[in-house]
Amino acid sequence: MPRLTPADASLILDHVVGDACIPTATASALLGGLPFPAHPTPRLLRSLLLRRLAADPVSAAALDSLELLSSLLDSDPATPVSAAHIAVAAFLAASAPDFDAAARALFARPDGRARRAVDEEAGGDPALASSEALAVADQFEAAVGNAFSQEALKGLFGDRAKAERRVRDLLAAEWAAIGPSRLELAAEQIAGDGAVETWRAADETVRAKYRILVGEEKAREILSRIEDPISSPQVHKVIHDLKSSCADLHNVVDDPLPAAKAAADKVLAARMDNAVDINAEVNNQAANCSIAGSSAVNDQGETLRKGMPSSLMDWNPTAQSLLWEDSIDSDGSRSQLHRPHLPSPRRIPVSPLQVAENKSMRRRARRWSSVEEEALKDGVEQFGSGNWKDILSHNADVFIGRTPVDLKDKWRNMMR
DNA sequence: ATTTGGGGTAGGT
DNA sequence: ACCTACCCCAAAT
Repeated sequence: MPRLTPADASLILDHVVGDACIPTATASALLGGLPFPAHPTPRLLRSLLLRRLAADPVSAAALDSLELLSSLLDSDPATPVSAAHIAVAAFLAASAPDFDAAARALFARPDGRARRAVDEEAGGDPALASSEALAVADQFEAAVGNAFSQEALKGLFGDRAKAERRVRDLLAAEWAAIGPSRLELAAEQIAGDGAVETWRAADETVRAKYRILVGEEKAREILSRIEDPISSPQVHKVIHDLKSSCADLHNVVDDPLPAAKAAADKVLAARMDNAVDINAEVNNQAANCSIAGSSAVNDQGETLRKGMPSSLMDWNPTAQSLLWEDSIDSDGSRSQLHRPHLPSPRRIPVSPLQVAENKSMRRRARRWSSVEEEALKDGVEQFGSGNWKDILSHNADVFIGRTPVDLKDKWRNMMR
């Protein structure tokens, strides 16, 4: 058995650690057992930060994680990240024994940590910064040395659970948006939508490997979709014959098009003031034809694809499709200058000042993974049904984005 | 403050 | 139509 190469290890870590369903304990064991990649994928880094954050959501270390996270997402507006950052920072300041020192370190201009996070989110343009985040930062800055304001802020932001909720919201959104792993993308290329092109480009030895990966039945199905007209002499001959007979037809039959063009010319000249470029119209027709032709081919591909069993490794397909589109959008170099604030599913308001609006926002429903279900069963055995908060906090890294009430509801579902 | 049970809604199949 | 995840509420603990 050949040894696992570092590249293989990187693929495995990218796939497994980046899967929200894998408990952090398992991910850690894997990280301990495999060489850490010299150039980890962004997905791996992102998932590691999310796991670190889940284990310790409200602390100075969490601020580190949030800052790293927002630097990972530089092409994307990092609003939810900085909102979580503000929420955590506000709690840390409000609960610090020395309010003045903490508030100064976090919110004072220009170098307070949270202050910088707000500024960076706005890309240096204060007009773009979220007004809620700015307001929080300003309030804390102004409260330095002001005992009355401090009491008010302690009341507003001293709730650790609230800050943690913001972080958990962010975690849920980030996990949902994390997108497919390298392995999933490769599987897609070999067995999914890209299969025909991939197999067409592969030689026989490579195809033999693919055949092992996708199985015999699937391989036959893909190969049947590859038609290869160039290499087959018979097909070549048929194409040649078609062309020549087409030319023959043209010689025999009167082409109606010139006459039609002439008639159309007359009508147009009579009716319209501005000249119409008939040639352009003809070209358009030709273009339409070719588009119609190719779309017909696509439709065929589509139906074939729909008939396929949904293939390898597709957890939570709905969340991915929605949010992944968004991240493709931001990866692609479409000028954000032209549409700086495209509403995106990731811009979920997480600011502590938006609780009221947040309430009207329904979380995206995520199916419970079998790992979560197991953890819930174990939790009920260990803590007893009803102690949802304990069960939740005992496996915070499994129940990502779940609330005690979610656990209660799920248990109710499972007991039906 | 947290849990509980009931009942409702949204979204997917 | 049905199921599941999520939401909301009032009452109990």
